[in-house]
Amino acid sequence: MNSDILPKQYKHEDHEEAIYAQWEEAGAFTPQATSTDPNKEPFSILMPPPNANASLHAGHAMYVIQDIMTRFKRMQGHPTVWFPGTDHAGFETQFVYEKHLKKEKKSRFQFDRETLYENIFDFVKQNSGLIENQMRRLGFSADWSQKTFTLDEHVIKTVHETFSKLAKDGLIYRDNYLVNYCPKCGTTFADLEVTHEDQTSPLYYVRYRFSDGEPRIINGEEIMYITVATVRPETIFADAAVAIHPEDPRAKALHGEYVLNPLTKQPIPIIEDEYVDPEFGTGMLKITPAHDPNDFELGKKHDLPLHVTINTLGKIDLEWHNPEQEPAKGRAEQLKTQFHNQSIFHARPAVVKLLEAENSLEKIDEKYQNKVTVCYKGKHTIEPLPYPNWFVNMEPLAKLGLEAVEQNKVELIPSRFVKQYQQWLENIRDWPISRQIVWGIRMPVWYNARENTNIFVSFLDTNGERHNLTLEKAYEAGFELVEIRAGLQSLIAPTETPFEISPESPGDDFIQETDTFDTWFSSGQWPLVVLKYPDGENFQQFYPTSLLDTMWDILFFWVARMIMLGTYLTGDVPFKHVYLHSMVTDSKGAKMSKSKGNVINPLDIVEKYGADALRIALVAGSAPGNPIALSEPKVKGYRNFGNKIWNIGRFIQISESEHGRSPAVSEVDANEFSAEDTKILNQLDELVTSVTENLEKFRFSDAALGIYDFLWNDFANGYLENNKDRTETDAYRATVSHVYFISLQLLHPFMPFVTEAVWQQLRREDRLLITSQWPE
RNA sequence: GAGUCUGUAGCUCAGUGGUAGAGCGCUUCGUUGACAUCGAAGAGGCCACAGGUUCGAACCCUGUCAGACUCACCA
Repeated sequence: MNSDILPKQYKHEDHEEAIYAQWEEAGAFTPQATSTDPNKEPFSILMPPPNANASLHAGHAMYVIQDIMTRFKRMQGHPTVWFPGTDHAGFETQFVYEKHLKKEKKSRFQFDRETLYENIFDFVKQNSGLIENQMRRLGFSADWSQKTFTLDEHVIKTVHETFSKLAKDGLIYRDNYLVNYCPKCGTTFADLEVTHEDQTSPLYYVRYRFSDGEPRIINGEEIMYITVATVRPETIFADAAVAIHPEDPRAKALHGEYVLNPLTKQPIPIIEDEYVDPEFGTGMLKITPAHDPNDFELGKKHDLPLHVTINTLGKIDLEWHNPEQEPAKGRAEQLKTQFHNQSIFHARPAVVKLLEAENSLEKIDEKYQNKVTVCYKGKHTIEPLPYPNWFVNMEPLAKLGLEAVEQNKVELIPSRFVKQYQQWLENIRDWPISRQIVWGIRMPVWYNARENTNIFVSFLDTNGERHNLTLEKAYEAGFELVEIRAGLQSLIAPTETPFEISPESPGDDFIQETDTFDTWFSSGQWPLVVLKYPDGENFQQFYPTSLLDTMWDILFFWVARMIMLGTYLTGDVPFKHVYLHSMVTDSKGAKMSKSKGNVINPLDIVEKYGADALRIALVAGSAPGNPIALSEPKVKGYRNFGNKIWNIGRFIQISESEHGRSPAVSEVDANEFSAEDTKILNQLDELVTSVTENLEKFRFSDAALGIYDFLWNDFANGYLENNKDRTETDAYRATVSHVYFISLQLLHPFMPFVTEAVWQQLRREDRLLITSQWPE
């Protein structure tokens, strides 16, 4: 069919697109492509779903691991599928969308939640499909006819059912627990989503005077006050006590005493607790249960009141709801005028100024080193504050997760991650699964809006005006429930509010929770939603899946949760092996980041050197769990390798054009083979064995380098060069042809395009290389 | 504070107790027919350091130094 001799160079841009189209037309990516033997074990991989509105980055290029395994298993004749999909990426996407809104001088508060949701959906749709096409360019043989998006109807249904089951099993609870709240992002974060950053902050030494104004004698000295060190003087409004270590020599003299809160001038008790480090600061610790996680625990233990004085907007809130806690009349007015509704960033210097003016500030240590908690996304300072949130009790789930790995039902590769995994699960805290954003799966929870009028709502009325108030006040102001629901932005129901779990409204008087599920709650069910648990055919055939490949940074976020939720729901682990692939770095081993300006776009590399070169460059010389440096010289080297493959083909083609088609090895008398023929054929057999074994054991680098070394050194530079005087013998021609075509098959998972291109140019059979039978 | 990983050629890194490896780079030579995106030859290593186990250690154990990471976190 092709009598022309191949050009001297392999030009990837002339082949890749056409070959990919050929594969798709042939249905090569479906599980029916090669499965002639129904007894062969199904093989499946779930693609970690990229963000639906994302563009391909170097990390996605590492999914080549998945494509290699998929192609390998497909050629071995297993019913094979690589399931693709995309994630709505709740907070991430809303964050991007809000930046987009900001450019248009708009804010999310101008929209009711339904409209905002629709707008984000449209925004995401504009970019959807982009990453899929980019993955095609890398040659990924995923079954695109079976895509899942985490907001598909059946996904939402499954997520609802999982939540409902967890609730039935008593694993869901609401709590006013102190959460990591980011006032800038407007939502709660899980512990995993915040980090601690070093910083130098002033440490303020603040005087708390005795409530009766009388001096006390401590260690023979008359004192009028005690001194407490703090980096957050603006939280003094919410102080509920001062604590001292019980063994502290001063403790006895201070037992049962009260001091005045230096801001509110209200008396607060001095309590004793071993939590306090007598060596630190002044040995006295102010207790602010509403705004510090440790103090929250101490507050519970000592039954201290919870004063919330920082609100969800990051502003000082000096409405005292409990009259008993309200400061003296004049003082309350003064503080309100000065601080109410002030941003906490401005409040701090203002509070310091007031303390100074009232002689309550002893000194400032300007060089104090501490750590501040920030959100992972914008690095905004996190405000710990009480906020009604939904939690999953992780204890029973963590147990399932630990068992799965400890009993080797799930193998982590490399195994050193087992320790990290265990450490995390053994110390796990309950999982807050609710987020105060609209872009996500809304919780199927309903409150009776007639009976629970203390629910706080934010909504736009029919004129587009925004209201923040309780339902009770809203009804009083003449708003109908219908109008509130239509314009609803968010609601906060007190933790004790009764609720019903249902996908649909239980009645006219009900209002739905506005919180959405944490993205990881839905993606944590990825194996179930992709395979359509519990009744889907794919679930029956492919669960548990064979391999999960992802980067180690989401081992806790995603992998652990899939193992836990999968096992919890089905009784079986969702996958048998977890391969934690390399992080792709720049050529110097530095993490790629926009701010460093060292980001390499994999598509630029594909453009320049071809997908094959990029693919094998990412795999050869890399080890799981270790970084892999992506350098242009390396890719160029493998581009040259592709050209070498091409030219071996060209060499065979030229030879065949002179001497006719090469015979098969079986067609040649065994006696005609020279020692060198036999040697290279034996080496090939060994290569087949070692590549197969390496792939079975996920040793991708060894497999790739083995083929590379054999083809270039043993075969091309050795055998072919040394036997150029025998080009007319059948034994030689049969050997060359045999070695070459088997090698192409071995190399195909790594470099699918060039191998398929020469395979089709030289073979006189219709079968595509992608669906040819793996050599044994 | 607890834990993990890494340290091998100039660079980037594989390495599975048995003679130290690859790619790139470097030096010298070679273009008439598969390929210059090529070929031939070569230089370059106390495998971080110090002990130990072993017939034998880059590999296993202990410690030290250096770098990276994970988790937790005290005002």
